[in-house]
Amino acid sequence: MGIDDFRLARFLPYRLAVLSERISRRLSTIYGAEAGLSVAEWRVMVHLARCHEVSVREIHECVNLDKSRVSRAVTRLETVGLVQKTGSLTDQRLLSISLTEDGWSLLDRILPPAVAYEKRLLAALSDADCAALDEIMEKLHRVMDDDPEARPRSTLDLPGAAE
Amino acid sequence: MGIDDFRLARFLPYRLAVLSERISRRLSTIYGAEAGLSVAEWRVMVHLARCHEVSVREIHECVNLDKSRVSRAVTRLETVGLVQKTGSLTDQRLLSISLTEDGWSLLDRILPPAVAYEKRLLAALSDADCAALDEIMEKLHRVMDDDPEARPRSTLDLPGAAE
DNA sequence: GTGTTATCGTTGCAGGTGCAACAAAAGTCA
DNA sequence: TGACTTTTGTTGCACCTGCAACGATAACAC
Repeated sequence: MGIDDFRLARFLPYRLAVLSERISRRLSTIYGAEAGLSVAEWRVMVHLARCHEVSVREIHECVNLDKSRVSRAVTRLETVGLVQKTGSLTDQRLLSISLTEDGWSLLDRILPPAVAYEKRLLAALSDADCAALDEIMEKLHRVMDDDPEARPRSTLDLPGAAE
Repeated sequence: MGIDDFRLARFLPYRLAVLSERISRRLSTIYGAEAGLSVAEWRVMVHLARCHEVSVREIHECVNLDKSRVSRAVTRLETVGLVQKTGSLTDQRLLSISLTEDGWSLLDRILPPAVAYEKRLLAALSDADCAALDEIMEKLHRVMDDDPEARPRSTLDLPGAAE
């Protein structure tokens, strides 16, 4: 293939990036409109909804965010009053981060429309499509799992992760 | 569904973002190692390989980059000598951007391994998988095409685009 | 022609981001 | 105990990014 026969629009990494970014951007108009949440802040909040008391490191490992990104997101969420930081009693290094009342109430408002939008996306797919997509994404991940130069996958993104 | 039953790891937008970012990041070690190209610069370069003389706006429309991002990428590529800017003769507003000799020769080196990595990804998928993925991505895009709040799709990312 | 509008590329700005360096705390091992 | 290593969260820095505003040019309406 000649150099100038390469077509970006057919290049899988590009196509995934474009689709993903388009969806993320649309979604952020939902959870961003209400409270100006960034992607990082959104991920931290929904993770806290599930794992009520966690440290920065745990969030970092679970939601695919750099630890400094988590740290700054938590700091900002705290100043806005959506999250509270408490020092752990047993280990002075750890923080115990959790949602405040305001945090829960905000999630009450923004999570349903976000889930509804995902439903809207999924409604365009058949059951077979969904199964195929799961399988395909897992196959692509496994290529990178076997690639020492690729960044490892987060714990919770592995297919069998229960929690 | 209760608020705290929500699982980020199963949320389609999140999963797409994680996969896409993982792949992009790995890929950027290929074209970034040789010349320190950013994603934007990479997209500009490969677009120029195909459409030899184009304006900032054309690039912006074709490769899903904000025009200011294109402008800055082109500026940097020019200072590094990979790209040349010429004012159009017919329309003084337009720029005519093209690869230099160095630009072509860099692409000669980085495009093959990038394509090889895509092949490596695709090798994990069956023909049926590939067809399914095409169809699924197109279906998801169409949901957003029908959504006035979503950002419109780039011309060249439409399925039938010839060039 | 003239005044208005649209297009093109750049830039200022505020904010996000990754990476490495860092201090504090905990763990380890002799 | 005391020296060393590891872990945890924060921060400094350089860079990237999106958005809006801008000046310059072209197109348009009349």
